[in-house]
Amino acid sequence: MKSEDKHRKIIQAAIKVFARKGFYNARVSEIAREANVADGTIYLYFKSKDDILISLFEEEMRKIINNMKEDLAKQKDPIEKIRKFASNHLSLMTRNQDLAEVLQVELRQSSKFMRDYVKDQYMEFLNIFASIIKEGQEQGIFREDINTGIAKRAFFGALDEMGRYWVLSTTRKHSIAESAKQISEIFIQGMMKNATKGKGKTA
Amino acid sequence: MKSEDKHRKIIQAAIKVFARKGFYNARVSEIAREANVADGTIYLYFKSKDDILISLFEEEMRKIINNMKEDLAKQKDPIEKIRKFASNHLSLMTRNQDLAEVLQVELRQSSKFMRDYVKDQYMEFLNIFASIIKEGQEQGIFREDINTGIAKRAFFGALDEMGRYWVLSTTRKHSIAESAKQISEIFIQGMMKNATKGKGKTA
Amino acid sequence: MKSEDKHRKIIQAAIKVFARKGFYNARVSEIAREANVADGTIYLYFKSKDDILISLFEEEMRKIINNMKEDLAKQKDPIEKIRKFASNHLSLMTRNQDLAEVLQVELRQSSKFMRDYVKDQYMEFLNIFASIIKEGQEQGIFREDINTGIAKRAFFGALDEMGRYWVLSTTRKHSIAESAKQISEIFIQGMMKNATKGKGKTA
Amino acid sequence: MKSEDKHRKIIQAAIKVFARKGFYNARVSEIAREANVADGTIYLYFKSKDDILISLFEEEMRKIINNMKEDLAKQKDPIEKIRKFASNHLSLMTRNQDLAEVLQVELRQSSKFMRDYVKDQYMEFLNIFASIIKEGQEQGIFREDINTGIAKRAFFGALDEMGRYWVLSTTRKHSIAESAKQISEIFIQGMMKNATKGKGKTA
DNA sequence: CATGAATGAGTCTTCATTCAT
DNA sequence: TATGAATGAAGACTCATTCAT
Repeated sequence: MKSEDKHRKIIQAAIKVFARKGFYNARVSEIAREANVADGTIYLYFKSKDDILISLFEEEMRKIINNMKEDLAKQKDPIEKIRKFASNHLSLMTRNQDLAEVLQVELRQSSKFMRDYVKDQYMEFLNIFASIIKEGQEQGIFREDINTGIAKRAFFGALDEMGRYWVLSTTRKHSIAESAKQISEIFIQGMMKNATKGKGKTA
Repeated sequence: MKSEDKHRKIIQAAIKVFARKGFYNARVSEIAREANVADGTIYLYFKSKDDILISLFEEEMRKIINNMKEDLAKQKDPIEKIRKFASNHLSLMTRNQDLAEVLQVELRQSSKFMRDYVKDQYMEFLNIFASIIKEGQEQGIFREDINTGIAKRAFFGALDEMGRYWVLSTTRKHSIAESAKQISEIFIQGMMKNATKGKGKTA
Repeated sequence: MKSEDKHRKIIQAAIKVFARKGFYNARVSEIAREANVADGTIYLYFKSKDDILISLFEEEMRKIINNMKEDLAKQKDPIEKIRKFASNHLSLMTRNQDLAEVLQVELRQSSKFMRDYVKDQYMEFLNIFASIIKEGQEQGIFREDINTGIAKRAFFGALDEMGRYWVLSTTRKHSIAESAKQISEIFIQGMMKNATKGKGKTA
Repeated sequence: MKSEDKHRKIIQAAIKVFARKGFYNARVSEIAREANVADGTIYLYFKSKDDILISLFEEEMRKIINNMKEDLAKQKDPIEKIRKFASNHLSLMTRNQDLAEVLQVELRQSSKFMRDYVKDQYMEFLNIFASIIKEGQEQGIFREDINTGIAKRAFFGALDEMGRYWVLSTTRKHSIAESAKQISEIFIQGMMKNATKGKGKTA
């Protein structure tokens, strides 16, 4: 329990520092200071600086995935699910900007090195969206020729780029809600079989 | 001229090494070796390691932008332009994977630090797509409520994520051409006013 | 008594660990684990890691010296005493290899630092041999020109080097008994006045 | 040539510092300062701190062995060779005390770790003495039952212990020359077939 | 212009020691 | 007494950058 706390405290500190400086420019001693522990204490909980980043990814991605799955379970309509997916994912940026920045920036950065560690969860996350499309296809809502392997990446990339803009932007012209709506409506209409605009509440 | 050559040789070497190791794990001495120059020579052409990356971005992005603009100038139809945009951008990955990897991975990585240097060209690139949408809106093809600021990022993000997958993937299930087609059709149909599927040659 | 036990337990553990890793590469925590006590407990019995080594030397050397003196007290003949000295000292290696290794290797290593702490007992040990020579000189057996200060070190060094070989060697071509015999016979004959080979049982 | 110089300069500095502090307490930065080079320069010439010690051993032992072989080549008589061996080896201590201390103290210290690196030359050195004995046995001077494997170690150990005393002692009661003489005469007489004292010049 | 040997600031990590429980 | 989590000082090593040639 106490030990769990310190583990979390260090992860939280790391998120802050990585977001502020980036992984390579972050100093272990700075994470320690931010976590209010001694430098050496870090190494009681993590094998190395790399290990902090990896653990951070695994743990936070797990939460994000679980949170998304829970959130979507409440919706039945694939179209509503897509809307929910977009707003959920983008609102994460609002709620936890530091984490968003780390996931956005650092996840990409060490791709080759890190992808081994987060690939599974990254895929699991993408496949949530793939399932929605498949569902929509089975229900005759979405076109059969939509390739889920491509569409899931396109949708995630669209949201991600928008999130990146939002996190890094200082002006923030577009609200998160509006962004989520625009992107989901483009994809919904873009994938639909008949050319009716996305049904249900459009806002 | 001779001087120009060496500048290029170093940039080319840096693209290779950054792609292979990532910016932070790349050694200046390794770039020098790859470029067949002495370590010190690098500093006759660039102020610092950072400066190599910045110059690399500016020069290569300039080429990409010009190439894209030229390519699109041949098309009149906004819908065809979108298709062209997607295939042009994605085929870049095929033609120059190392550069793609650097732009994909490293551009993101140092976002805050780098954004100052590449923001303008990044925006210029995005705005090419924004102009296409606007054109389409003016021609009554695309919905008026499409926010070009959001849509341009969504489209770019979708292509980029797909490109990242393609660059980093070892299996590459989805062909570049198919990916470009799927993504552009989703966006075209997703943004269209009336519900006709994208006209013109769909495949 | 209980306290005495723990002191010993730690010394014994230290002997094992120092033998295995060497003083500098031994970890206090490893000694603690080997002794089945907590890290902090070590510091209830010893001032520092150095202090463990010093205490170890003092206590074990005391035992060795007393044991040697006792053993030699049974012999009257200086020549027999030399033989006994050699076999006693070398057989120590067989009986307690870990201790032998620590004394052999670590004693030397920290010479300057340690000499202050073990010098007295080291000298006492050497002087046991010096006394034997003196005895032999007084009995007219050994040459008068033998310098006991030199001879005692030469004899000790000869045994020690042989012991080191035996402890570190994996093949061990020469038996401890044969080594003791060869060395003592060389010294006996080498120091004798008249040229009779060492009298008494030569084997 | 220039590079050779710096290599030597660092080795010489290391000998001084290792002698003064011992290997583990020596700081790489101190070696650098002693050698008048920057810390990083050390690593242009040696892979690691360990590598400095290993290189030092290999190079200096090579010199010692060659010097000894040369020196002995001038002598024909095995008995004179033993006298020469002793005086040569011990006078090394006088001439290069720092080196002697490093070889004496540090060679022993990291025995298991280091023996792999110096074993061959250590054996080569020991075998010089073994050859002398064998020669003497062939000439009928030394007893046949002298085991050269044991005697070479005994002789080396005797000299070494005496050398250690001389290097570490502050009072130095026994002169190097006298020590060499005493030890060689004990071994010569101790190994001789007939019991005549060492013939030839006893001094 | 070109070289590449030299520099030395900078950081992760280890581990003897402490101390609250 | 005993514990073992926490401490933080210390050091080997790296590598971007410089500069004498």
